[in-house]
Amino acid sequence: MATTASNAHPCGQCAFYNQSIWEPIGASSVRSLAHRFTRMQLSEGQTLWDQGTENTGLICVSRGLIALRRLHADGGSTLLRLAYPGEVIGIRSFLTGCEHRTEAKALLASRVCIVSKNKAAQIAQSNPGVMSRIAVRCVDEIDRAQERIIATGTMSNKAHLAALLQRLMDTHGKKSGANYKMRLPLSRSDLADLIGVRPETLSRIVGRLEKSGRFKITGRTVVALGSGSGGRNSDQQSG
Amino acid sequence: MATTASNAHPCGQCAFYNQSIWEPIGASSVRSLAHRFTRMQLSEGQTLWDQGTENTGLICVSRGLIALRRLHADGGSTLLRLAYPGEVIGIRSFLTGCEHRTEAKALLASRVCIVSKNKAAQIAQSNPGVMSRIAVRCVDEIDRAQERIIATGTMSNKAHLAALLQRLMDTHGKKSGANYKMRLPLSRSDLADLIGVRPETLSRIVGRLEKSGRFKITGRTVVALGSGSGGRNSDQQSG
DNA sequence: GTGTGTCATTGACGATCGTCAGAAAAACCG
DNA sequence: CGGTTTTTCTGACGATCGTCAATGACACAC
Repeated sequence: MATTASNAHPCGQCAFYNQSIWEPIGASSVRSLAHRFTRMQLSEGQTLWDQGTENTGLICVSRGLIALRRLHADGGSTLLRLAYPGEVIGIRSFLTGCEHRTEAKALLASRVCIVSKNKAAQIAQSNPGVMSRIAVRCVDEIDRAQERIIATGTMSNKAHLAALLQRLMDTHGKKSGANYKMRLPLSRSDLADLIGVRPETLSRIVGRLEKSGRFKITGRTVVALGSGSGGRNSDQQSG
Repeated sequence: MATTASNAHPCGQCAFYNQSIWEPIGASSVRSLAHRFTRMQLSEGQTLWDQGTENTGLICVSRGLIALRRLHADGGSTLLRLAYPGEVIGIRSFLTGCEHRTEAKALLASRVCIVSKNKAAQIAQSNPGVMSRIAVRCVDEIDRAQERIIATGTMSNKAHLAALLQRLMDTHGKKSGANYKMRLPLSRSDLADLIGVRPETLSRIVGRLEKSGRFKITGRTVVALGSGSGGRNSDQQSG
């Protein structure tokens, strides 16, 4: 599949090559792209960028999980997005030229691939295919945000939490006998953020959810009890 | 300012020309763009497109106000966006090629300018400047959605409603003595949607808000009482 | 082991919300 | 104008939430 020749596409070895925003670049750009292509390892909890700093380029998550949080003046914060491998972050500040409006932190040990701002701009502004893929990534984020808005207004908090845990389980869960099991990559506070309630309330919702029988939650360990099919979904609608 | 020559930019007469996504097109494309450029009048309540239908092109709101709603399987709906003059709608389905995931309806008598799907695609795919502007419009929508998510989780519903009314007043309000006055373009049900509560609850929040003294609300008439400065903002944070 | 700090849970209480049902007001139509 | 429909408001009640405060669980350093 992937070659290691010096003129090979730097994303060629990436599992997400087909969806890469850089996939459409012409052969002439490959070498220069490869030249400004940086990989970076992040340990759990490490900050990728701080809110208010300048954009340094377009960043593709290669491994792990990145959290984008908006910090408020009153000291609080809101978890706005979880970026999984294959997703591109920093598009907002890249396209607008403004500072980062979020903070980016690794929730798990992660690896990211960075294309410097200038090089990315040079390529994107001369290649509509690349720019188009960037725009599609924006649309993906619009979809995520709108689904979240709809979920908040439509579902009960308990159902919303169940849907969230199921989505996380689909991504992070491992089969464990008849059940699925995962280690939550999120603190209670982050979970509360995603549902839109206070941490104390989340704790109570967790309790209620456990009593309904679909999940067993102890600390950061969550088990989805497979009653019949294996716990795909039952009372939520997600995208 | 604007010329009526046949090779003039069709958006040249538009008040939003400078921000138009078509502004970067080269002279060669101007004529063909003008050729597929359609204006359309919408009366209050008229539907621009239905959820689930095919995208017909990129649509710029020229006058009035368009509401984008997501209709749910259970018969309910969620008001996702208010599109004001200068804004472009239909980007999502245009870029992805999927069906419309929302319904578009005029809340006020409106006028929209439509560039057909094929022509828009032809131009955007050969002009990174145009594609870049489309992407920036997507970023704008991401910002709006995220601000809404943050507002929902951060403010009380009463403060949220106050912020919403103030934003609407900034756009629709007319000076009336020492106060500002407007006719709400939204039903109570739509207001409730935007805040994330049921209509009955909204009615009570309106009552509480009136008692706090900043607004006087009767039917669809809202008056912002200018105590001192003229009622710009006082207890909310918006984008 | 003990102390320390962070994170998570629990309890209590008042405020707010969702729901159901009915009344009132407004808009619509002939 | 009267009759009809739609929208909005009000009341009552149980469920849920936010807040404050205290407790419990856990990791880590010494």
